[in-house]
Amino acid sequence: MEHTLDVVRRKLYDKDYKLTPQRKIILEIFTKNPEKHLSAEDVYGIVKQTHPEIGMATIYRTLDLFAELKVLQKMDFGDGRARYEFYEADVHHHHHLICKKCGTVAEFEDDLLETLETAIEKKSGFQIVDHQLKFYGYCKKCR
Amino acid sequence: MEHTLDVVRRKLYDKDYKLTPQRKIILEIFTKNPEKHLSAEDVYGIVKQTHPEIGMATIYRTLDLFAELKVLQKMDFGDGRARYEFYEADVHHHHHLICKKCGTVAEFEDDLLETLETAIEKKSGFQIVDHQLKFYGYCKKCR
DNA sequence: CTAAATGTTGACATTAATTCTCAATTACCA
DNA sequence: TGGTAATTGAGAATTAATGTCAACATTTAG
Repeated sequence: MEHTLDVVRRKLYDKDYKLTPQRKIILEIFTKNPEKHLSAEDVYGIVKQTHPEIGMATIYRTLDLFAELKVLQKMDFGDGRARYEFYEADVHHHHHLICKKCGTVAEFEDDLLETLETAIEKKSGFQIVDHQLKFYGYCKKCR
Repeated sequence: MEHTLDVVRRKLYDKDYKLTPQRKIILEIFTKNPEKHLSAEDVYGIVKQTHPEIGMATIYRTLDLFAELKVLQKMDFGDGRARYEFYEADVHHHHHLICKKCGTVAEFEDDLLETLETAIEKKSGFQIVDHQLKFYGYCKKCR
């Protein structure tokens, strides 16, 4: 397990952030929903069920923070809201298939881009630290 | 020249849309700024200089319309606003290099993804109609 | 040529996601 | 345990984008 509390706690303390109950709760939501791409609103909805006192702003701040610490990966599927999933080395080897009809997001494993990245760096002098590849189309059910 | 007025006029009339002065003006802005990735706000700013009577809503509607007609390609660089460039077959063979420091967007030609697309379609049953590949990092000047 | 039909516009209100503000509270360290 | 800086919740503010609607323009039918 890479994303235990302890790992996150260390990442936080390294930068003088604190591990608050709210942060714990939000982190837990991601461990319990590993396959989903949750938006701030999604997280808020889940949090509210057990902790109605936690505010929207805290959700946003925490997600931002986790993205900064590379605990979560912030993503944009073009539906007008940011979505988050655990940040893993893995993130760099899977791409997203976004259905234009029903909106579901599937994943596809691949590491072809690594070679493309080095080619680009050599050719253009641009130093790549991250990438995002999205395919739009129609899933099995909708085509 | 693929993007002359005549081509756009035809695309418009095919779907019972009209070529209005406002649409002409907005189109012209793109022919005069071919290298840029303009946002609605950008376009509005440029339009205002010569035609202050044109409203924001018209800009948005026109950009949407042009995107629908595949005159322009709507893009999202994650900076919170949509950006537009001419739609060309080319769009599918170039990717964007987005500098995390200065924000400039460079382009990189490539058609590696075509093969990847067919592989994905075969494997997953997902029918791909479009893709977007973005690389984040640091440009020559900022690295 | 004229009138109805239909597309388009500008001004303004509205929405939706996100960020800001600030006083009150809390987690951590000495 | 107490001090201090980080954090929180509530609500206001911001920002991109969309919706509304009456006035306007252009095409089409007669």
